[in-house]
Amino acid sequence: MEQTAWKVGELARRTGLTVRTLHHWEERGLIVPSRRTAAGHRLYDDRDVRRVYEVVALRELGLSLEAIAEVLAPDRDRLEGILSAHLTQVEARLVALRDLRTTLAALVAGLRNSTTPGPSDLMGLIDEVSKMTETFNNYFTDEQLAALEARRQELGEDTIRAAEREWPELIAAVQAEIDAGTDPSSPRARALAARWGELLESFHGGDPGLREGLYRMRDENADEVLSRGGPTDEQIDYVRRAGVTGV
Amino acid sequence: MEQTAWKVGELARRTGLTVRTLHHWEERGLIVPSRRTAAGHRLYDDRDVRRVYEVVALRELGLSLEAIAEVLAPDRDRLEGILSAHLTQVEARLVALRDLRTTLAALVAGLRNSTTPGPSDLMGLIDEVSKMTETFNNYFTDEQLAALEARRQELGEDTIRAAEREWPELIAAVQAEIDAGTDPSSPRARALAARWGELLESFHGGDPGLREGLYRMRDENADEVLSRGGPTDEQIDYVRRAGVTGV
DNA sequence: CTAGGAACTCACGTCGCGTGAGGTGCAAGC
DNA sequence: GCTTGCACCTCACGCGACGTGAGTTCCTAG
Repeated sequence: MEQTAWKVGELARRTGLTVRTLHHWEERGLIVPSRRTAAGHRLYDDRDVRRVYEVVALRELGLSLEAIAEVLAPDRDRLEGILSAHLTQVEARLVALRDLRTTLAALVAGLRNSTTPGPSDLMGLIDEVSKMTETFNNYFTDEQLAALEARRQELGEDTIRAAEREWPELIAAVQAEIDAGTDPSSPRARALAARWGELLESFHGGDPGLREGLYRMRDENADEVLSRGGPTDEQIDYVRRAGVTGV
Repeated sequence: MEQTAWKVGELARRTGLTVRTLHHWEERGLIVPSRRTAAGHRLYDDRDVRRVYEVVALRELGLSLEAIAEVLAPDRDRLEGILSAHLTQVEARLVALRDLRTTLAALVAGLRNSTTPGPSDLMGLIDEVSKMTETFNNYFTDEQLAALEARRQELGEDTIRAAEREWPELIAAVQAEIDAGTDPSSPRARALAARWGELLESFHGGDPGLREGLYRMRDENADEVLSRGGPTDEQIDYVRRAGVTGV
């Protein structure tokens, strides 16, 4: 009449855990089997099994074993407090990780198509990129950054990288027309200006706030932008005269 | 003529690290001071100091000491590879953490204004919430979820929580009017419908995609929604007849 | 010559287990 | 009864990046 007793191996298989994990949880006082055989083999009854599943669920929420022990203690009222404390901590980590991702992505991109050949002074590069992303963040609200995030996800990494690779070419082409004295209203100049506008559009997606922030950033950090291979005032002016829409 | 030699304590103060950390980095082969005094005290010269700053910078990127050692090795070409590998890993963690945050937030919200009084079966609650957020994710594209994210950040947590608390009241009020036989075109009914529309609007922000996804989700999971305190078909119909804009 | 601050070298603790090592329990086949 | 083989048992070390003593020696100022 009682099938309700499992040994560790069975329990481990049924729960997808390892025997060692169950031992460890017992050491920490989380799951202590209610009985043992004469030989000392652990016997788990169905209450124990339920508890195991609870621990699994809580562990998937990222709680520490200590916190889980606290939650599973007889006074379950602590659940909400612990969870919301954990949530705040997770959110902090999330923010930090997001910033880190941005910095790393900029660094990798900077290394990949770096104008400077070899980063012999890697500290300088890192500093530079960090400062740049910091500056960048200053020109957009959190909301706009989230929108940018969404756009990036939508476009896909490859598209973005392709655009980043295209900019230097486009800038060089514009400079070539300037040097050649081509009239800004010529078809060639207009084509370049059109492409220029498209690339910008692929960044801000038509959002006026983003577009304006981008312009402000360029205007107020012209030197920085220039040293990173950005366009000169002359180039921008040329494109503006060649283009139709505001650039 | 040479001030260019620091002992650990000085270096630690100047870099904001601890002495123990510098010792540890030495054990791992990262920063081995180029000289020692006769008594065995470490002496760091300026090349060592530069290296320390490099390690600091790389550590801030979240690299392991092992990876840093690899990056700092004579062949610096590995930098890009290591960083981009790290980036992929960071991105994976970011995705996981985002999901976790969503689940946790839903759980905490569910506990805070839970219709069910005490979660005696916390596993059931967790399962339920996990399943719900999973379902939720099925009705929106990644892009839409990012947009939702942006909106939430914009509104602020308090506003959202207030809205969540308001829904049950509003639904109850609507039901009261139905029970009382109030005409849907009456001012009272219209006022409720207007508020209803506002709360919905605060969710989807006017985005047609979000609005449509929300409706689809409700239609296809009516039972689920109902059991979580959502509105009945009758209530929705009443509000639709009372309101002017599509609800 | 002494005080005390700074330096030194072990070495254990953290967190959640993985991974042996070395020994016992138990059912089946000989 | 004896072996085989598997499941179980209890230590105990290892990971990563240090924190935190503990016990000892060096150095400088009074």
